[in-house]
Amino acid sequence: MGKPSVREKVISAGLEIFHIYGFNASAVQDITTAAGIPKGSFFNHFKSKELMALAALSRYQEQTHTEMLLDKKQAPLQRLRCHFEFLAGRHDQWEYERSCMIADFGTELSRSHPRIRAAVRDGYIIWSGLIAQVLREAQATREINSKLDVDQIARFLLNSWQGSLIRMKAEKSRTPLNDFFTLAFEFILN
Amino acid sequence: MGKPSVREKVISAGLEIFHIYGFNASAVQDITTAAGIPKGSFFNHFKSKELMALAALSRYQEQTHTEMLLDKKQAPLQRLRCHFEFLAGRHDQWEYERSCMIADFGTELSRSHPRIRAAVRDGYIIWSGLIAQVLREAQATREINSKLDVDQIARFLLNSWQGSLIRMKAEKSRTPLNDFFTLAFEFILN
Amino acid sequence: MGKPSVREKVISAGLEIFHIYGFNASAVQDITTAAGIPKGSFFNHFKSKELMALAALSRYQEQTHTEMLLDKKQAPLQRLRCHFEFLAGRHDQWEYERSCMIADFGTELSRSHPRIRAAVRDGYIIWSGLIAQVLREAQATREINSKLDVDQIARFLLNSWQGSLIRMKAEKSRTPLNDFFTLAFEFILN
Amino acid sequence: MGKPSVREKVISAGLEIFHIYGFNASAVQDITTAAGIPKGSFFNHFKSKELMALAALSRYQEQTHTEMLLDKKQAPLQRLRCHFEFLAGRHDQWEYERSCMIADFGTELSRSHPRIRAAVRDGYIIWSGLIAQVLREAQATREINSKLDVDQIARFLLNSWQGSLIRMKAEKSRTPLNDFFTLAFEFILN
DNA sequence: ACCTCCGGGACCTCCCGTTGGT
DNA sequence: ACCAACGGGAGGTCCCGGAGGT
Repeated sequence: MGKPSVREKVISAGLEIFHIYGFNASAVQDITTAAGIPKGSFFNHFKSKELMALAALSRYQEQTHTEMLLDKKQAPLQRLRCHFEFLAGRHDQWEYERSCMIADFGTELSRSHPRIRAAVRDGYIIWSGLIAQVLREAQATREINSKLDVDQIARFLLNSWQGSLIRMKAEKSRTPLNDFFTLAFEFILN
Repeated sequence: MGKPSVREKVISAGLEIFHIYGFNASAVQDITTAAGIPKGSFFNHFKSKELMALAALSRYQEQTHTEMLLDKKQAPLQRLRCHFEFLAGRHDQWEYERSCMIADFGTELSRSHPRIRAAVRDGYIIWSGLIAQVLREAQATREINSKLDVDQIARFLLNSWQGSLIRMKAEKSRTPLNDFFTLAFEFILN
Repeated sequence: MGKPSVREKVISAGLEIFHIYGFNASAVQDITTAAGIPKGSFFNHFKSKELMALAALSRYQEQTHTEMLLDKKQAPLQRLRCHFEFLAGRHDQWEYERSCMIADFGTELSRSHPRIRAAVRDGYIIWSGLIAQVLREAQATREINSKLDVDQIARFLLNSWQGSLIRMKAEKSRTPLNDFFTLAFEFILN
Repeated sequence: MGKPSVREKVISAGLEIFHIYGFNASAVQDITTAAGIPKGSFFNHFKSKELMALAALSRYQEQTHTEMLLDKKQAPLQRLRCHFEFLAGRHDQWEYERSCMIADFGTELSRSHPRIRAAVRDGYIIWSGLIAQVLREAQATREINSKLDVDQIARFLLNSWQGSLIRMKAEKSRTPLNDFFTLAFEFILN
């Protein structure tokens, strides 16, 4: 409780390492070294590297703070913008060297690790579901046109965001994020 | 010319293997086995796995047939649609198990392999440049509004496409592609 | 303590193998086979072949028993003679098939392995320093002329010894050793 | 004749490469690259790397210019001094980064390559034979004591020289050479 | 005579996961 | 629960030498 448990240290170091270098390029040893624990301890807490990656992915999703999408204190579209700006802020800090870990894992591991693929898919569904919900509320408040297919738009927005992050990482430049903010919001507002 | 050179076999097997499993998850031996050549021959033709990946990426880009974007025989927007439909057709064949190799490499290797990062970046620039060019022609023919910032839109379209492919791969479903066709083209037509 | 640790087995097998075949001609596998351990274990104990060679060199130096040079129970020059005769005895056992590992490593690795070069240099300095010390004591006891530059002579003696060992190895004959004993001691006694 | 034959280029490049890096650390490719010829040509001229090393060693010995030891125009001991000073001059140019290739090959290859061992042994015999001859002449001219065993002294001198070169290389310093000149000549002059 | 391409074996290094002792 | 030591199976790379066409 008080002391950061070994398990905790592994997850947070692993999250970082995986996010930066990817799953296959990261050795268990790299993670335990970063966590400051002996390598042997790793497998006391996680049956395998894959299961540990799942835990890290889960932690990553918590840190996405999607709950702010449902915060009724702000107008729906404002929430949406805040959400993406919150995320963009993290990428600023990371100096555009990391894309979204969900997409990273999806790209790298969909074929080989079914459980990770499932987690990625669920992540997509939940996340775009929340965005769709926000858009529905925006229809209710007439911020956007009520004829739109909000589920489809939510998926499209999220996909565009993810794609923008990958280009951002390759170019080490904020431009793709700016493109997203300019065009994605213009798009949903017609 | 006549005989499929070893080099050729390596590139085409490597392209396939890398595209399916990713760079780090593919062993040189997997590639040489698929190519039906002894492992030792690999390094007669490529100084390293990385350089071979660069060649495969290059080959992949050729197979994207972006030249069709400049084919004056069709109206600009029609060309754009054809282009993405051509690509979508390949993903149909691949049963939605592969995303775009440019984005794959960007995601997995941007941090660790500067030369690949550069190739990915160049790929993005060239590709979105071509799309921008098509859009410019579409402005000239009044297919789309002449006030739009075509460079920005081109980047955004491409990013959305890439993002859609990743989700497609994770879900093993065509839905993200359909979303893209519905919304992206609606978007540029206002 | 009780069980001969794997590390210990590696060092002693490696010392032997390196001494006989040289660094570059010895494969890690040769060493692990000789040590009777699986190859994978090698790198649990040594980060690299080079670092393991450094450990072996260190062990080799211990086995040179230079401490006998300082054993006050014998007259200085007697100590010197005993020291070289002790060494010569080992070469007899080795059937003149091995020269001095310090010189071997110096010859083969000075250019390519700075850390080994440094260890070799330090080995030379320490060893000839001890010899110089003995000579100084021999000056005090008037066994040898007090005007001599003992540091220089010590270096020269050691170099001659090393050179003799190399020729001995090439000829697989004790002659160079005998030459050394006859002439080197005659030399310091004038 | 006119054009430096391929064989010639290989020998001179190989001599250099072997001398610097040693036999096992030098790849055939390194040599052909340095020689500016395609690798395939190597084996047209030499059956194996070992045989080529033998040729290089032979060339090295020619460049030692031992014939100057027999040049009657100078007094015997003067010839000896000139000879070693000629050699020392080359080591100055090489910045003390190379020892004697004969000793190098003896150290590294005596155990594994019988033909090279034989060549090394012959080299030693011939060379010390020449030195003995000079010393004999020095006895005739009464430059040195006629009771000395010139064969033994010649071997000892050569061994000391070789040992000095190895230390010189490890220390990258001329000191061992200076030690040799001071003490070896003092020694033979009593 | 030349030289491109080829081949297969080995080399150093790494890595995931286990085991056994504390 | 912890963790040092271990294990064996690749992983990427290199390298000597040969085959076959020019």
